[in-house]
Amino acid sequence: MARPRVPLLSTERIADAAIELVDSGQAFGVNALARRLGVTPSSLYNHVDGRDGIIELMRGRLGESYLAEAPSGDWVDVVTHTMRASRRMYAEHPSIVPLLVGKTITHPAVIASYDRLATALLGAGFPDDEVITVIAILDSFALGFGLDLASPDDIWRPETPTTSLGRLLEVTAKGRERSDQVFEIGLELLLDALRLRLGRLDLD
Amino acid sequence: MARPRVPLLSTERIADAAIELVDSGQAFGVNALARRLGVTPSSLYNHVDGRDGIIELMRGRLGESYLAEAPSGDWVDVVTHTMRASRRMYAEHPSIVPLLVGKTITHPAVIASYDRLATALLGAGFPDDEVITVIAILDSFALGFGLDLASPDDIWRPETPTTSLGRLLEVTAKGRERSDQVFEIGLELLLDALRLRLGRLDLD
DNA sequence: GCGATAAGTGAATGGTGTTCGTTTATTATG
DNA sequence: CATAATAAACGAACACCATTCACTTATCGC
Repeated sequence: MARPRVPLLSTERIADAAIELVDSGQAFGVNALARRLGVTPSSLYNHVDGRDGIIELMRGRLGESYLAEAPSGDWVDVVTHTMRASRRMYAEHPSIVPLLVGKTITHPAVIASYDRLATALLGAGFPDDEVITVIAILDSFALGFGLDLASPDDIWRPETPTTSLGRLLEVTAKGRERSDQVFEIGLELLLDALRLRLGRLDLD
Repeated sequence: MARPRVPLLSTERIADAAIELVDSGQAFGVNALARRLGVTPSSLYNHVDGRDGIIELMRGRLGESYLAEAPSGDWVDVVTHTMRASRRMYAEHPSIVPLLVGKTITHPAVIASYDRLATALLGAGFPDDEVITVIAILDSFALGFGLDLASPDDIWRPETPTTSLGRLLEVTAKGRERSDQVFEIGLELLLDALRLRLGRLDLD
C-alpha cells in the first residue's frame, strides 16, 4: 500500500490508541502501537516524532479531557479542583504515569492547567519565587499517588522480619476507593499546610 | 577467558559501578555497565538476575550508605531525619530516581528505614490503617523532589503564551541550595500538617 | 497537467536485555 | 586424592526495539 485515499492515521488516533494500549496493561511501545493501529511502525513517523513525541501526545490528550475546564472560586477551590482532576486522570489511566515521569511538559492544554494554578496561588498571596515551588509540591503529590496506583500490588515487600511495617502492610486495605479516601486526607493536609504558610507570610 | 582465579565481579562491585554509571550522566544499561566493569554483559547474570535486579541492588547500596543509622527521639525527629537522609541520597544521585520509580522495594536496609518510620508514627498515635498512608505521602514527597532534581532543566516548557507560568519560570531560580531550601519549607509544611492531623485524632 | 507534498510500505540498522552452551577454575565429597 | 559439582567467565545467538531510508502512490495547489 502506498498513500491511501483517506489517511489511516492522525495525531488524535495515534494518541487514543496509545492510551488504549497502556490502559490495556500491555507495555507501551512503538511497534505494539502500530500493530494496534493496523499500520507499520514506520508509518507513525509521518505524524509524530518518535516515542517521546507519542508520550507527550498522550499527556496532551488526557489533559484535554481531564484538565480542560477552568475552575473558578478562590485559590483553595482552584487547587482542590485541579488536584482532584489530576487525581482522577491518573487513577483512570495509572499505567501512563511512569511514562510521563521526568519528561518535559509542553502540551498547551496541560500547560494551561498549571498556568491557572500559578495565577491562583499568586492571587492568594504567595510570593513570586514560591509559586513554582508550591506547584511542584502539589504536582509531586498527585504524581506520587498516581504512581501508587500504577505500582504493583506491593510497593514494599519485606523479606526479613520487621517491627511494624510487615504487619501494617497486611492490615492496610488496598483498592481504589480506599486510595481515593487516602488522597482526600492528603489533600486536606496539604491545604492546611498551605494555609498555615500563607498565614505566616502575612505576619511579615 | 574462562573462570578467573579471583572473581572479577560481586554484587557490591556491580552495584557500585552501576551507581557510578548513572551518576556520570550516561543512560543506565546492562551493556554499558558490563563495559564499565571490563566484562561481558552475560557475565553479570552469574551474580544478578537481570536489569531490575541490578536496580534493586543500587537502591540497597544507597540505602546502606544513607539510611543505615537509626534516628532517635520523638516521631518528629525520626520523620525529619529520615526525610533529610532520603533527600540527601536523591540529591547526590538524582539520575537514579527515575529507575526506582514504581519498582517494589525489597532490600533489607531500605525496608528497615521505612520500618523505623512506621514504628515512630505508630508511637505518635496514628492509627494502624493510616500509617502506611502517611509514609506513602512522605515518600512521594521525597521522591517528587528527587525527580525534580533528576529532571531536565525545564519541567514545563510553554510554547504558547501564559498568564503567569512563563514569567514565574523565568524568575524562579534553579540549583541545589535553592532546591534544598524549598525542600526544608515543604518538610516543615508536612510536619505541621501531620501535627494538625494528630491533634484532630486526639479530639475523637 | 504538473510539481510538491503527504502518507503509506518494507527493508535495513544499531541498540537492548537475555539465554544458552562451552570452558575452566574452585570447592566439596566420598 | 580423585572426582563430581558448582561458580564464573566468555562468545554466539535471539528476539525485540526505536528509528531511518529509499520507494511508491495519492492528493493538493498553482
